[in-house]
Amino acid sequence: MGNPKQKWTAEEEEALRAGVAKHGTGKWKNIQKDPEFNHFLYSRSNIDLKDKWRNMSVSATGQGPREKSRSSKAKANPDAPATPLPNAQTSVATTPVANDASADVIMEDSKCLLDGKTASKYNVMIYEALSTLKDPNGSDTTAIVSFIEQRNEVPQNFRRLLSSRLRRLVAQDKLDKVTHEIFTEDAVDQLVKVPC
Amino acid sequence: MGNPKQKWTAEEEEALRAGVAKHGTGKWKNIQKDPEFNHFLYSRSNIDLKDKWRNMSVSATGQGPREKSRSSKAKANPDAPATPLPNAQTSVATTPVANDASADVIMEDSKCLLDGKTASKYNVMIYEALSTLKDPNGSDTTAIVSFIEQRNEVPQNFRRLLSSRLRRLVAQDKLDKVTHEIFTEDAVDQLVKVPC
DNA sequence: CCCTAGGGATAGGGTTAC
DNA sequence: TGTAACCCTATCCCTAGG
Repeated sequence: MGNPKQKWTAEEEEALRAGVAKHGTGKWKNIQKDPEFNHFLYSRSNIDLKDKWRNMSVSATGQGPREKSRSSKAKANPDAPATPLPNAQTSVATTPVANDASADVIMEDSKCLLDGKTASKYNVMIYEALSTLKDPNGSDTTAIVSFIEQRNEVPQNFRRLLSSRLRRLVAQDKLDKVTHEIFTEDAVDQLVKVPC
Repeated sequence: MGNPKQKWTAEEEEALRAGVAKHGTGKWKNIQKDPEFNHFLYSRSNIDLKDKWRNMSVSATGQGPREKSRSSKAKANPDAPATPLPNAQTSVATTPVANDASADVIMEDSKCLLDGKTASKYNVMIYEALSTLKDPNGSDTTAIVSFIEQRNEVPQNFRRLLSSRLRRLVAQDKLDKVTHEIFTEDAVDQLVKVPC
């Protein structure tokens, strides 16, 4: 316990959900080793996965709205993990209140249109799209949008958001931009590290 | 609430200090159960002990001007407990262990438990351990701790610190994590470069 | 030896009482 | 307002059993 206590990131949680959806609960080591998820979970042990899943299940099934009278500190968004059991995996609209702008968009600075959690989810979707499409010449924005829209609930202006996100990832060398509007995986394993 | 709020007595505080000196910080349950101190602490839970120690530490460090004693002198505190902060005048039955350099393992921020210099020292120790042990299947945390403790003065609870450090190095691809708690050298030459 | 399930302990953020 | 005391729970640890 001399550990700084490594908090789980949204990407890790998402990977865990996807891993459970694929392998089932109790297959912690398999999930951890699966190359599809190891990119996100390499710093977690199988036991960590088990513990986290237990925790997620508890908070998901447990109490409803946790009203706190203290309101000076507007927390980000206390939405539940939304997937106690093999439910949806990478879904944007996990909570019915997700489109409430005040909850989703935290601070509106010039660099960040999305909050970290949402941005991470989009990163995961992009990663899944590129690694599934495996287009040898790279995938263009339209193809990526189509792929993601077929598998996830996304907001109306998703193409704009995605486009922005892609640009940012390219700028951070997390993606390769083959040419205008064409992208390929590069250091996709680092995708999830992008904060915003 | 439903609680009268039990103020801590001087005896209890003293017992807590002695308990920490004997068992080390983080061993709250052990301290609480220890017959040597349970006489004073029977009405406190391990969590109470932890919370009280935190309060004592806060008020102890909060005094005086901001001091950052970055004097890491890898030598000092012989064997057992290296009591961090809470200073008192009367020590029950403890060796006059200095409350010095080992204190720089105090939390800096949420991400880093050690300052860069100390972290680097630990990296070197880890490197020495792995390259000496040369375990073909990797060395586990316990083996690494044992090796290092035989050759270096380390703070109490070193296992926790080491565990954290190993995890960080793995996350940074500076070490290979063969499996849970088993590590091998990888890019060990870069080990010492890891800042924190 | 590795794995998983479960109990239990700790760390740290929050909250309440004073 | 500040802070000691207490609560909540995510994370981590330990052990038994397969």
